[in-house]
Amino acid sequence: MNKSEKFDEELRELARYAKVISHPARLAIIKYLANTRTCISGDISDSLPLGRSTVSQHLKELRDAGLIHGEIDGLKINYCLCSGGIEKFMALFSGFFEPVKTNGFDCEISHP
Amino acid sequence: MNKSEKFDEELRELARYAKVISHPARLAIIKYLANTRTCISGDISDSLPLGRSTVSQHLKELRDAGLIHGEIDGLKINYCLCSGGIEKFMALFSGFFEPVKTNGFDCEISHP
DNA sequence: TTTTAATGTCGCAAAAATACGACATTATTT
DNA sequence: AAATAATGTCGTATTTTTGCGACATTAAAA
Repeated sequence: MNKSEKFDEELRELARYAKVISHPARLAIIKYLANTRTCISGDISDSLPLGRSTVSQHLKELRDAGLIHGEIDGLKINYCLCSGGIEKFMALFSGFFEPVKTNGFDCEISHP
Repeated sequence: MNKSEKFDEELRELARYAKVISHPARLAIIKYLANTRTCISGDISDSLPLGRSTVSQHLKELRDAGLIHGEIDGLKINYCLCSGGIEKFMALFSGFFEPVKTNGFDCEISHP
């Protein structure tokens, strides 16, 4: 029932990135890493209202998207943001929306 | 089981916008409207690999997010992009990621 | 006024995402 | 070598998303 293969790769790629940041927990992780520069996984789940294994899964999604990276340090893992992945995402986002923005209209009210 | 109320409103709002654009069909609709400036719902579903009622639901999500607007014109509905909504989203996005970008590291390879 | 046309909405089925406990893995410590 | 500690992974229940056909609504046409 998944018809998303029918769409352009450009759209699918941007949609994939968007999905990654479409959960507040993953945004919170990104924000946390931006503030602490680098940290371990345990630290992160302590600061979130979620269980450790759940946070671990969110970390995996961020990793798979190339937005973060985990460096093994003994028993712990130091996570950090990947500027490359983030810049790619931002470029993709801007590349799509900058042209779009100029074609909008004024329409605050009314929802048919 | 939904714990997303536990997160900051800033994160939840950005996550909501991200979710709206996290499907290629909705991105395709945005792109289509940006190209044609204004058009009717039928035109849109003709150019997508989805049924009409499905497209109608995607349109509703874009409307609810304030990204598009539909003006009733007799039996048809002219859809257009709302620059306001799009700019708000872009501002939110940049406001979150611009600061984040400067705190990233170089990490292309390796996924623990 | 009946018919036709263009959309929206509802209800359901299938799929995907989310959350978490239990277990697996790996590296220190003792 | 055994115990401990930090993390990842699996199984699974719950929720959310997706897609579509059937029906509802509204406006133009005949």
